[in-house]
Amino acid sequence: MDYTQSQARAIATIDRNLQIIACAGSGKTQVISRRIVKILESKKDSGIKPANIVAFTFTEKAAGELKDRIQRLCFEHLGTDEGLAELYVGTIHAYCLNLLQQPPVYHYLKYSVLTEVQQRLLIDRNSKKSGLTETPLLDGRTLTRWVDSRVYQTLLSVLEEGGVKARTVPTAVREAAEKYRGLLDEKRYLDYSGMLSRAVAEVKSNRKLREKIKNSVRYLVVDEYQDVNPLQEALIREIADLGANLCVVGDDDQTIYQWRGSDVQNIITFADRYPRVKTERLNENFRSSKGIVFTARQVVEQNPDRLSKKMESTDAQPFERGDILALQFADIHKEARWIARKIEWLKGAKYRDQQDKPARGLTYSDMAILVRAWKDAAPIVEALRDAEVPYLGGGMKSLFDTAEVQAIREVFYFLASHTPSGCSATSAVSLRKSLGEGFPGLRKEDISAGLKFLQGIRKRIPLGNDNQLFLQRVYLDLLEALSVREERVGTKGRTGEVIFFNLGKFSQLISDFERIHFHSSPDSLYPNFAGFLEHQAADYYPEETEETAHARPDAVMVMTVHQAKGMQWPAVFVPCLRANRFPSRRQGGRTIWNIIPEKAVPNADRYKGTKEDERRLFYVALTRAEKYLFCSWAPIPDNQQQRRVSEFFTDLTQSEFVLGTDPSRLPPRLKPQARVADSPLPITFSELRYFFQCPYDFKLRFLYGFDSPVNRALGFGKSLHDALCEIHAESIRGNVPSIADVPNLVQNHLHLPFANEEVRKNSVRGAEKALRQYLKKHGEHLTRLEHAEKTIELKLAEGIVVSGRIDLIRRTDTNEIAIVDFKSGEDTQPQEMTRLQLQVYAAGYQKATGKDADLVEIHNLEVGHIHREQVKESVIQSTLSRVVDAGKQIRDLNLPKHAKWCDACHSCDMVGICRTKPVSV
DNA sequence: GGCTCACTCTTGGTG
DNA sequence: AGAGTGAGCC
Repeated sequence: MDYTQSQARAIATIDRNLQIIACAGSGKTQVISRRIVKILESKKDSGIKPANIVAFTFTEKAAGELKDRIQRLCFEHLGTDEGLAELYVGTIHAYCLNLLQQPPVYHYLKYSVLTEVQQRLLIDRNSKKSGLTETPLLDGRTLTRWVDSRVYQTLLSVLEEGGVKARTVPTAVREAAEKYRGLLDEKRYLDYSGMLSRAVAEVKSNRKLREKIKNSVRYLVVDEYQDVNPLQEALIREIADLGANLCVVGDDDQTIYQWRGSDVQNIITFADRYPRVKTERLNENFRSSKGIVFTARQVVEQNPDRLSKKMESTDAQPFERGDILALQFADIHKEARWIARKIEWLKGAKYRDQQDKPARGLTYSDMAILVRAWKDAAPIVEALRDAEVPYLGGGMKSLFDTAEVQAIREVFYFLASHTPSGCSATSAVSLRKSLGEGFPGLRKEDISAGLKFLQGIRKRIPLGNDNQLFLQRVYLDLLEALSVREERVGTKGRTGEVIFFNLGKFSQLISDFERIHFHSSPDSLYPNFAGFLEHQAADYYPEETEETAHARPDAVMVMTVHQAKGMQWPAVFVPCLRANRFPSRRQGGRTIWNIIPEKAVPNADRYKGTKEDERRLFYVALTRAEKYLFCSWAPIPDNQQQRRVSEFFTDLTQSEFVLGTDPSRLPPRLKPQARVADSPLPITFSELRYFFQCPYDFKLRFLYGFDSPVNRALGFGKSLHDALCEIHAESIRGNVPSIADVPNLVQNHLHLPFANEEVRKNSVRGAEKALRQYLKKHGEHLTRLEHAEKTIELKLAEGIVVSGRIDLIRRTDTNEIAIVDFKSGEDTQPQEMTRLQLQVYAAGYQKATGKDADLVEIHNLEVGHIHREQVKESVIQSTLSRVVDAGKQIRDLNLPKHAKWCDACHSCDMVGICRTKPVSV
């Protein structure tokens, strides 16, 4: 591969701090990947290993791509990728969580991550303890439960991540936020801000952790640096101050997440804030035609306060007149229909991905429609559907608009005897009707069986606690009673697959609610849940953006400009360029500025969204296009705000490359053929485990989102595991724990969020016994440990990447290497599965260290039993080919049910929505 | 040119 | 909720 001079200089700069200003399409991923491999190459003799390099990306997806690129280059230049699993490539959040949940920090092992939905549920459930209703507005009123919880969430994250000076915030607001943080600690939760802020606090104050980072992190690379917020910058600063060489990569013109706290000042002032900074500008665009480059540049150059630079074209695509259009239509439907027609026109158009490569015909997946707001997608999606153009995304259907979810919602109204305002009470009769509409295909008898089941449950609710009354239990049992099966329900327009997808989403919703409200008794839990369903849920779970996580069908992408960050297509549509839409108008309502003064937040403007911010966003949209760029607009006459043209549209017409009417000359045709994009498929071992037990169970859980009912003892196995992690890690550091330490270990690690007093007591006893027994039997082994919690990553054929973590690697008395996995009574996993897992780990160990393992061991902690066997190369090979086959099946969504009732069905939580129990069992 | 009043209402990653 | 916008009026 040839590099430009500035690319080559950036790659070669490894002994100074480096700032790379990378224009759109300038090949920055290639450059930072190559630079990382260069570091490994040239610093090998001074002992630099992959584990000494850390790279932060903005998303997990970007991390996957970067990792893949680094690995390819590693093979190319070093001939091996040994140890590469220890080169951290990932988000700042995941890195922080790792810091908090790995030795020498043990405190956060028992914490779990709170999503935004769960955070909001927690705040509302504990409206006083979370500080919500004690937060004063600047005008003297206070925030209200339910109504203001979202603003409160925003406030909390701005206070934590926005670089806010504490003394400029009203005292009562500060105290409220502290109460919230106290609540999180009490419940052992980390929210997304907490992950970062706790990690920064630990790095600042924990001597052992500082030592660890100082010794391990020698090079830090930060991608998308323009979107880093003040708290993230604080972490970067700490790591750099501990001696890491720093390389930041970004483009100030592509800052689009300022409303979430990104501070573009970080990149603008980087060279002034860090010592010995070399700045390299990557100006050449290797993605787009000169028409696109020139047009986009002309747009963004209207912004003041940019870093000086000039994006230049390399004529990556030929420009032909008519490639770039700016069109006006009479109404939105004409606009949408034109787009659908143009897509068919583009299909099969002759195209070269690179000018020295053979041509192919464009297909649907080469095109994207980028909108400013989801609302705009609806009429376009409608036109695509009418024209039978396959599309992905833009799924505008709200979960609660579907008949199946409405029926389930009524079920819970019925159970709680809840009458939603403006409706009549839910009766058995009306329920029968809704269930019939929600689940077409069910017989009358099925629905009667379901109703009978529900009436039984309704009678038990006032009687109090009962494991059969857990919401998720009742939900799954109801579906079983109704004999709901994917292949039994649905009509032509609404397939069983779609219905199950929505039911799976609802299962997740139940999980979210139930985990936060777990300790309510049924007679308050059910009414609360009904109230939540009536008032909040639709708002908390807005619309379904179909995530077909594993599949890659040939379809046009419909998405927002924000989501399109980092992607590119041969053809891009940017419709709906109306005034007040793009640039978008600021929203009113109660905001954080009613709670804290603007001067409390540095660069407070960034949260508000300015015209410059919108222009950057527009620039991002334009630069996604390689060759074809079709911008358009149409007035919406009955919307006073949106009947005029966007000024951005007018700006476009200034470019000489833009035509105002569609010449519609037909380009030469070729057979449509998808671009060979071999994106890696990452799978974790725990996902794989579900797949091997039953592919359909995997589908229900990971494709549809069904969740198991909670178990009171949940967390016991994890707690034991955490305690062992400390025992092993400390042993490696030379502090082998003794039996006298057991009560403390249990005290520190045992966390059972759903236990009652009885379960808790038994668990303490069980955990102490297991640990004592372990230390007694294996205490002398603890001086011969190699690694605890070693991450492995196996790149297999077909781009399948399996990752997992080895509990323990130890050296035996006979000086063999043993890979150890610990099980507790909670694990119902068959031994066969564990052996499979260990063979994968043995292969991973070999990959990571270049050394072979001799033995694999399974320790059952509660029983004290050990299963040991020798590692055999032939067995590993056949295991790995089974894993590759599994990966292929997952990629093709080939996830069938077992042919008949079998061992896996016995222990399966989902069997009730899969098949009927045979009478003989 | 300035004032009033009716109308409208975004973006989403992170384990 | 309440801020920003734009039509209509003087």
